[in-house]
Amino acid sequence: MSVLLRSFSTAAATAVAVSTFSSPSSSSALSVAALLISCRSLRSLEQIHARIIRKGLEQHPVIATRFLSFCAAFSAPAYASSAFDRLSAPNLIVWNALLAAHARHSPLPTTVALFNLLRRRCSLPPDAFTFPSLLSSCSHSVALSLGSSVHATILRCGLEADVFVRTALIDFYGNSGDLASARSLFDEMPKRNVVTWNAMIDGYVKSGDLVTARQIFDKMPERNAVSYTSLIDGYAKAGDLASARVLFEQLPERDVFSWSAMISGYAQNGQPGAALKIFLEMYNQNIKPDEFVVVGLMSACSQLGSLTLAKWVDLYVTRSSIDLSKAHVLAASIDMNSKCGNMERAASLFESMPNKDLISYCSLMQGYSLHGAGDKAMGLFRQMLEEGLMPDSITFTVVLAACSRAGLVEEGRQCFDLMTNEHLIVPSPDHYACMVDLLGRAGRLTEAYELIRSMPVEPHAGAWGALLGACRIHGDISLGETIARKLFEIEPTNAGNYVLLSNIYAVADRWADVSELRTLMRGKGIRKVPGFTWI
DNA sequence: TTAGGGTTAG
Repeated sequence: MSVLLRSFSTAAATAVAVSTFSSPSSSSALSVAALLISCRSLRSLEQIHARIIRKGLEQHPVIATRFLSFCAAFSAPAYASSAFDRLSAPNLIVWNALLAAHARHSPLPTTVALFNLLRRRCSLPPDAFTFPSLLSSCSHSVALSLGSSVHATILRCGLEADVFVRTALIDFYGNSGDLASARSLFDEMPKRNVVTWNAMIDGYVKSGDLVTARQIFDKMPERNAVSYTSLIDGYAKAGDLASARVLFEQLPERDVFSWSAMISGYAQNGQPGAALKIFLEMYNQNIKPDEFVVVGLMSACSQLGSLTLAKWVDLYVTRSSIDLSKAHVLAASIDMNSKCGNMERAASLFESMPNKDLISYCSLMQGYSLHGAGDKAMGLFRQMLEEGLMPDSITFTVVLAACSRAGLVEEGRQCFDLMTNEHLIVPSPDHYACMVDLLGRAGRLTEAYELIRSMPVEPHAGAWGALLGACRIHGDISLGETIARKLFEIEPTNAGNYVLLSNIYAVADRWADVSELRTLMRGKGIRKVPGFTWI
């Protein structure tokens, strides 16, 4: 009885608050509502907010709701909350709008706390509009047990049949790897919309089951750009650029997501030229790039190593509306400028970072190392350690390579010790190859040979190749012959090894051996590949 | 029974 009375009085209070809200004039409410629809930036939303307050429309439920959904659109959940807190009697619709703003932009615990507050404070129970945003937040955070309990609540509320709720559930289970649950929810749906199908496709793509994802795609009654892009992305990430390309060509209306899926797909699979071609096609169609397109483009450019192209990309990005200060854009830009030899630009971008991370340090160190400034690379490495960053295996590969290129034998040794003894990183074949190269270049051929023979892991051709190169520099014919024989076994068709040994013989005036080696190469059908460079 | 709120892709 008392519960009934309490809920009645809350509901009554809400009803009174809403019904007694008398807008100063309905025409001013309408004009503000129209203003909101045309709002394009957070700045103009703030101006409209000021007008809402001036006209006494702050408590208007419809205006408030629309205002909150624009806060969501401009990623301003705190702004949404501050406006919501001033509402005297928010109804369920307004609560739902606030929850949506937080679900999209706040951490999951904030969203969950808000949902609990809604249940306590709102006179009405949550409805089919409440759960999709809550579930979407669980899905993005991969909060498995929480999402399952939300599912239980949905069942208790009798809302599982709603298409939006069910689609959000399919997305949640699909994204959490529970494809069986997602699929049974999908199969038992009387009505689906295109988003439902897309959520199912994406679940299979994320789980790596491209065959089933494709079956769902083929069965869809109608597709949109999202349907294509999910699958294109899946194919591209799996390295199947041919299938990705076919779908991309079939896509009737490409949006920036689909362009970026192709560009970064090619870039990540070591096809920078193809990535660049797709980008140019996009550029010629006057499509505005976003940060993902630009990161893909920069990655392609750094693989090509062209300074001219890097300068063009840099200018292009500066002139676009892309936020260069975003971490992944900045990292890609530092990497591109480093690899293409624009060290001044790379360094100034690096300096502009408030929180420098491992990746950016490594990019810049690698740049200095590649362009003959090993000492600068080592200075950066020391600075990195002083800042308290923990170097990982890749960092040491970069550092050891820098030492070896610059002939910093002692520093290299110290770094190798630091890596193994203090950071307890097990040296990889790459690390060993760097050390062999370092010792070999310094003329310590025996030490290098001992190191390669004492390796607990199988040395790769790179390590042997580095040593063979060192034998050529220091004219060690007998060790050179031993190493070369080893290399002829590992990579019998690599012309470079034959050429190196032939050079060793030539320097020692052993022309008979040179000629014998050439005969051997001809016999095996090996031809020297002409010099090749992208630059 | 005005209006206003929800799901999918890096």
